[in-house]
Amino acid sequence: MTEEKQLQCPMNLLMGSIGGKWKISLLWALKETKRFNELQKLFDGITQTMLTKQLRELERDGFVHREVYKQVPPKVEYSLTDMGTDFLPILYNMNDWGAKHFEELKSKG
Amino acid sequence: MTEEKQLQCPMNLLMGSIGGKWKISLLWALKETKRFNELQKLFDGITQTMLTKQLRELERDGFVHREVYKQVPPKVEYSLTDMGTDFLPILYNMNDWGAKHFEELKSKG
DNA sequence: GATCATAGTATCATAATTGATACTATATAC
DNA sequence: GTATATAGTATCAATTATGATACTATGATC
Repeated sequence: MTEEKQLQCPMNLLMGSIGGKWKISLLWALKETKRFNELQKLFDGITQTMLTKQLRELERDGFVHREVYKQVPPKVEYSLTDMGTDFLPILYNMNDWGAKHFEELKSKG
Repeated sequence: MTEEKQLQCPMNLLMGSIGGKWKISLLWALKETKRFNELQKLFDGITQTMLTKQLRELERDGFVHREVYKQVPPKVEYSLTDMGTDFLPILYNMNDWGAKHFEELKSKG
């Protein structure tokens, strides 16, 4: 769609921020603050490169806060910003929805 | 993530179905039944090929119903299935959320 | 001074998505 | 009999997204 249409539609704007392959699942995982390491273990199909990229994008888009501790070895914690936290209820709804239609989804996809 | 982890998590299962670039916006557009043609005009950055593909996947995954009318020129209508309709409230929430955070989203992304 | 742990970055390769273009089918209107 | 409209399909190219692998930095520990 055109730049203009995209800007005018809240849904498309939102999708521009959280439309990536891992984004929604990442936000979901970050309902509790997590270290880079923990996320990597949780998403064991994601590479470091991808994880870093997705997290940085979510940070840039204002959903995720990145807290670097001056330690060695490094410690970096990821958590939801206010805006990200405000999105949580929708994620809960989605999770509930997924649970409700679990069998149906499994049989098709 | 592994096949198993994916299957066990409702969120990831759901994302597998509606995680594509256009899927959520398409479902949103289909809150009212639409013809192929109308969708194409609405998403004026999508090619026929892509639109067909995404619609077929949504159909396969049980979100969208495809009704073919035996006419010439052809007429095909797309609408939400019961499952798709059940997902609508979440889409409304997302749209509201997007409207609420419109400026914030625009300034970042 | 070698090793470990963490959170990366850099580079290149591969896979997936998207796009461009041309083509098909056919009842109806001209 | 030619053009038109709709909803596609087929084929190939270009662009993005994703992945694999190797590498970096450094204080603490052995």
